[in-house]
This record gives sequence, structure tokens and C-alpha cells, in this order.
Amino acid sequence: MAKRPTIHDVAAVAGVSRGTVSRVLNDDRYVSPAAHAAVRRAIAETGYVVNRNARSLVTQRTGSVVMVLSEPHEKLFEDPNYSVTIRTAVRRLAERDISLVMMVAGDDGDRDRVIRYVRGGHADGVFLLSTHAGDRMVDALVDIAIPAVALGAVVGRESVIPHAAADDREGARQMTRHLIEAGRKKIATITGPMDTPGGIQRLEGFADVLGRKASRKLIEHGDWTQLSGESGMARLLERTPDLDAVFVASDLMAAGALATLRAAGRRVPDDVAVGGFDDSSVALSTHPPLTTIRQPLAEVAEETVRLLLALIDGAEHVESVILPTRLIVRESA
Amino acid sequence: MAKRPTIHDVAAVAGVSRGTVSRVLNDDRYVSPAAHAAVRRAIAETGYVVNRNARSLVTQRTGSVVMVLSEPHEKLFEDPNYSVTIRTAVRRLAERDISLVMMVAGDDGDRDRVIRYVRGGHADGVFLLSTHAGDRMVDALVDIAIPAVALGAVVGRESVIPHAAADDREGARQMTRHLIEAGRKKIATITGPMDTPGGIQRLEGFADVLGRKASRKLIEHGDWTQLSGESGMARLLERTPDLDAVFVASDLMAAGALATLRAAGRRVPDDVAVGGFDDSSVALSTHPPLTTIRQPLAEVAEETVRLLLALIDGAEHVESVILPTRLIVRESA
DNA sequence: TTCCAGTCTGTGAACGTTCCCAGACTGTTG
DNA sequence: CAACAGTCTGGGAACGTTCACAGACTGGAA
Repeated sequence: MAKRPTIHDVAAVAGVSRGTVSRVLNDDRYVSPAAHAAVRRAIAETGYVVNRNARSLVTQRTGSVVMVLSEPHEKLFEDPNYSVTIRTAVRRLAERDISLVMMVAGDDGDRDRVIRYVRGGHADGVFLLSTHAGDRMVDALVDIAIPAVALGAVVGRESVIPHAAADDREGARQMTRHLIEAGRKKIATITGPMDTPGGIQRLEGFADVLGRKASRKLIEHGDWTQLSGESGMARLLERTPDLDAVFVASDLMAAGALATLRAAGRRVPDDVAVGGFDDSSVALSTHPPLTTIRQPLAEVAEETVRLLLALIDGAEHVESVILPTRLIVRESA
Repeated sequence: MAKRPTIHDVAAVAGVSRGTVSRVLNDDRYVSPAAHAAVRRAIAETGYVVNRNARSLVTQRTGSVVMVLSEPHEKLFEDPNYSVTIRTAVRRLAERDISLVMMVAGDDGDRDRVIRYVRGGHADGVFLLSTHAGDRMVDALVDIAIPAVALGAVVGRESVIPHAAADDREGARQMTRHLIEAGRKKIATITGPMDTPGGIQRLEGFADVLGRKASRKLIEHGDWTQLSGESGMARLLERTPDLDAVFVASDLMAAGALATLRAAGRRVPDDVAVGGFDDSSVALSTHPPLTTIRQPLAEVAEETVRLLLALIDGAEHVESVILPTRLIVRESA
């Protein structure tokens, strides 16, 4: 029992040849019922499991996919979205017996490592997460021609990296319309970083609805952190003290904005209505609870996996997928 | 350029043999400076990267570690702690050029898959996360005798699976003492699930300080969710309306407790002081901000990785590590 | 009966490494 | 000058699979 059983051992026990065992393993046609049964029994008896390395060596397939998290070191910030995404992806891939290797791409060294790993043929596909615009790693991946998809668009590379995402733009419109319908007249926004799809598109949706009323003065940029929500709100209040609503592009930043508003003595929603985005766990723990836009995050992750599997299975081209968002009305707006 | 270069190609370009290239790759002794330089040059020129499958096949080492997330499906809940842990682990392992494979173990099928994967020799070690007491998968892993560690104790298997963790018990004592020093007389607690170390030890710490005053009536059990914090708080208020403080074993549950208290018209901290645990992002977005216990999560993850690497490197035995917590005083207590 | 198509099985070769052994070459010591 | 230890190199064998091919056996059609 010191050594793990090999395909030879199984063959010996079953009284057949290597080839037949291999055929059973990969359920090829042309295996007699008797042989099939004997092999199955032998596998159970010996506790055999195939050695993926040996298999990969000849098939040139690895049975694994690498997920790349692109966030600079210093922003190890706690985005609950990651957990959901990772778990969903792992689960879906597991059904196909594909394993998920995690890599982070925070600095250039990391990015090189990812490239080397992929170029080394250690993965059948790449799943990009939170990739920033202008990332050279993306071009390298395209160059290697490995199946690659992204959760959330890769800004500037939409045509070459298929993705699945929530409809950020329409979500922003939903929220902005909601604020207008509630009778708000002076609506500001705090956006995400302008090199991320969420940052760009949620601002576009906001502008779509407000048209020329979305003046430069009413726009502040954050970086998704709670702190940036606080300071963005402070700047807005200073510049436009009479604003009566603010659409904040993430719940976490909205929590920050709420703190600033409270400190400034503004009541929410009476004086200022606040709308968030994400419907993450934060939305329920603020006071008052956040009116926000729900993204179907699990579904987005599933769709992303589906796209990747299609590419791995040989699809020439797959269409990106945009899933609808939904307005969740609570008390902040 | 259709095929990836192999060690043979490098050898040919460098004008040496396979063996010499291999020696350079694994920096063995006994390679002449000239040969070394020639090989290095040839590697750069050909863009060669070693094929890990072929290497693993002969070395019986995989260069990867599997992280197992044990949470039942239905509780895909958003625990921000996972993100930090995963990123820290990936980063530390990457420094040693070890990759991290993620698996979830939500149901029996999942657990079988993990066992099969490990038994198949596809990983050099196992990193357990949020493993529950009595999980048979753990025994199977021990049986296979693969290096395994856990982040947070595996209840009932502490002696056989080394772990790193925050000092839950002392953390709970710190909070309880703080509440007493603030003059609170009737202190209740909402615990985590009693099959998790956090659930058990934070209650123990609470009881350590309160002694016989920690009566059964003042204890409620939650399941880490915000909702369970709400309902637990409701039951406590009903049973002991005159309580003046509550120690909640996680920030997320504490957020739920705050909501219940507000609905019941109790002021925090004036009428009831609330203490949380974790110092997660939630703690800052509640109103009032939570007084809580900070766990050094990144350090705990690093220590866990360190233990695992030591085991993989052949250490017979490693000692579990407990890291100190710290009281963070904000406004809720 | 002969032939053929379909079904099933065994075996040699290949995948890209590392390991190990044999042997060549160097310089030092007696 | 012989002997030896130390340094360096090349190449055969092995790791555990899959793949392609050749061949054996079946049953039915001509």
C-alpha cells in the first residue's frame, strides 16, 4: 500500500490490458460489458485514481483553469463580491471536474508569474476578475491565444475578451429615475474609479437620465472604499450645499456618504436621499438601510464560467452577456 | 513556434545535454559557469518554461496546495474574511512558486471530490477553512497522511490538524471586561454556532470573566448571519428586558442586534451597550460604529501558510499558533 | 463458403521531465 | 609519476498515462 495503484495494477486485477482500462476511464466506445464491469470492479478494489499529470502530459489538457485577481497589494480591501464569485465558479467548474487555481496580479512580478504559468500550459483557460484598463497582462494572454473571459468588462478590450456582467448602465438609470420620481431636484453622484467598467458605466447611466442637468459640479470620483465615499460626500456638500439626493456607485461608499451626511446634520432621506449600488451585506447594516441596485452576482459568475467552458470546448466566438439589475427600495431614498 | 520548446530544444541551443539543462533548472551543484551561462541564454532565447506535469510525474511533487472551503451551499453568505485569507495565502505561496487550488466542500459529493483529488496526489498539502466539528473528510485526510493545516481550530481534531487562529477566548474576555468596566451590570451574549471554534471559545471567554453571572438566560446562539443577530437579540430582550449590555460574537450579527434594539426603542450605548467581534468592514458602517475586537486576519493567514510549508518541507510536527486580539473602542460600548 | 463490416482487445511509442550511473577531466598529494 | 578526490557531463531508464495501429473475433450478406 506504499505506492498508489497505477493503471497497470487495475489492468492486472481486472485481467485486461492497459488500453482497455484507459478506454473505460475515458468512456470510449467499443468496450464489452464484461470488460467494463471487470474494470469498474478492479478500480473500486484497488482504490485507483488517475494520475492527472501523466494524463496531461499526453493530452496537453490540464483540467484546470486559473482565476486572476487584479488588485494592487495595498487594496486588499474587503469586497464581499469576491467570495460569492469564487465559490460559484469553483462549484460550476467542479461539476466538470475542472479545478480552479487562484493567482493574484497585484504588481508586475505577479503579472509575470501569471503569464509564465499560462505560457507554461498549466491551465486550459483564464478567468479574469477586476482587471483594470490598459493592463498589459491582458494583451499577453490574448497573444498566447488561451481561452479567456472576464467577470465585468475589461475596459478597452471588450471585443477580444468576452465577459458577463450586470447591466451597470441601466442599473444607474433605474436609480436615477427613482430619485427623480421621488421629487428630487438636485442630484449628485459619487462614481467608482474611471478605469473600471462599474465606474464608467454607472456614471453614463446617471448622465443618460439627467442629461445636461448632470453638471460637472455634481460629480465626484471615489475608489470603492468607504473612506472615499466619506470624502467625496464632503466635497459635494461643500460645493453644492443645496443638493437633495446623491447616487453613490457602491454600497460601501454609500455607507461612507451616510456618515458624512450625519456628521453634517443632514437627515436621510428627509434632507438628502441616498442611493447605493450592489445590494451587498452593507446595505442592510447602515442606518437607514440603503435603497440600492441589486446585481445578480451569482448568475453573473455562472455565465462567466459558461462562456469560458464554451471557449475551452472549442467555440470560435462567444457573445458577452449582460444581466438585468433590480431596484431595491429601502429607507434611504 | 507552433509547439512549446522542451528541455531538448534548450539543450540543443545551448550545446549541452538534457541533464545539464535540468541541473541548471533545479540549481544543482556541479555545473560549470560556462554551461550555466549558455543554458540561461538558451532559455531566454527559446522562451522555455518547464512543463510541470512532466516534472511532477517523476518527482511526485505537484507544486500546488489545495484550499478547502467548508460551508454548506445555502450559506454562500458574504463573509469578507474569506477574501483576505485567500489573497494572503495565494501571495505567500506564490513566493515559493506554489499554486493554490480552490475547492468547496459544501455537501458529501464535494467532500468526496476533495478526497479523490488529494488521494490522487494532485496536491502537496491541504489548507482547511471553516471546517466544522465532526467532518469525516478531515479524518480521511489524516488517513492519507498529507500535510494539512487549518485556519481556525478544527474542533475535536486540534491535536492532529495544526492551526493558526486569533485568540478568540482572550478576545471575548477583553470585550467582557470592557463592558464591566463601563459599569454594565446585566450582560448578555449572542454566540456563533457551537460547532465552530469561534462559537465555542468566544462564549468561554465571556463565561471566564462573568463566572456564575453568565446564566443560561443571558445566552443566545446565532449562526453568524445578520438575521440570526436580529432574532437572537429579540429573544434576549423578551426574556431579560432589563439587560444593559450584549456581547455579540461577530460584527455582522451585531449589526442585526443593533437593528432589533433600535426597533425596540433602546438607545445604544445609553440604554444598552453593544460589543462586536472581528472588526470587519461592517463595524464602521453601523450606527453607531461598533466597539469590537480586532483579529489580525492577514497574520493568521500567513501563519497558517507558514505551518503548511513547514510540514511540506518535512517537519514532523509543528505547533499551532494563537495570535493576540485587540479591543477597538468606538461608540457602541 | 467467402467476404466484409463492425466490435473489441492488446501493445509499442510518445509526452517532457528527473534521477542515477558511468565516465572524462582536473588538480593535489604522496 | 601514480593514485585519488573532486568536479563536471552525457545518456539510459523511469514516471503513468493516451493514442494509433494491428489484429482477433463475431455475425450477416453475397
